[in-house]
Amino acid sequence: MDIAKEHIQQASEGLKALAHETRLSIVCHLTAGELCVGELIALTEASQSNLSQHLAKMKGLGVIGSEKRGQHVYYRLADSKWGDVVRALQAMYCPKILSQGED
Amino acid sequence: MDIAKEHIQQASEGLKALAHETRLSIVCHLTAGELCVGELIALTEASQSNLSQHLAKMKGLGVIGSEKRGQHVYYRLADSKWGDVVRALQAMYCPKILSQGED
DNA sequence: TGCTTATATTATAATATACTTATATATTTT
DNA sequence: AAAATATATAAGTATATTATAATATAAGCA
Repeated sequence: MDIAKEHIQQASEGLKALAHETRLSIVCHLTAGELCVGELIALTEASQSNLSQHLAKMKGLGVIGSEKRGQHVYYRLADSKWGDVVRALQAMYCPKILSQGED
Repeated sequence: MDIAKEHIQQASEGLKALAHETRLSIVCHLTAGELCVGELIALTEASQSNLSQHLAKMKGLGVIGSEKRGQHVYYRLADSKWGDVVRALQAMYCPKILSQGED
């Protein structure tokens, strides 16, 4: 697998965005579509401040983007390709019950 | 994307293994097949000690495995599915020159 | 056996990350 | 305008990660 040094650097930065339980959880939820901060707080059970910091970090690393609408700020994946990364992880870490017709 | 809390935890641990320039580089190289430590040192330009520690960390996180043959220790991906993760990253971070017949 | 090569381990210092608490800002409602 | 809600930012502390240097182990060879 041949990835240039520069790309390795960028990709490893991006991975740091996902390499945290709370942040990976956020990204997983966002693969289904955008969510506002309040919803993410409820889903992840993190404190408001802590969650906000995680969101800021991921936004800074270019993994997610946000849009303010009225009182709420909605976050979404910056690139749907992150969904592919999540799916590849699922394939490894989420064992499927292999019975008839599953999947 | 629905991943159970337990799986999120495992996957985020696994991601930590890749979320470092040197380690991601190692994993990328290993997608092509096994390599011994000396080869990886040359490829990554890390110090012997530093590389050994990164390898130990990834082995501990279950991302790679090793086998000693004679004087050398050969490392390989513990699961080829990591190749899929790397490919998903490539799709995001490695821009392809979009000319005729590429890829 | 002693020397060399390959790799691992340990200790430590430097740096980065995460969480908490407190405070600030913006929007909506009354 | 004041109060309430949603979100962000800052500061401080605790913890984790990384790199370096030094040392250890193990295999092969003279």
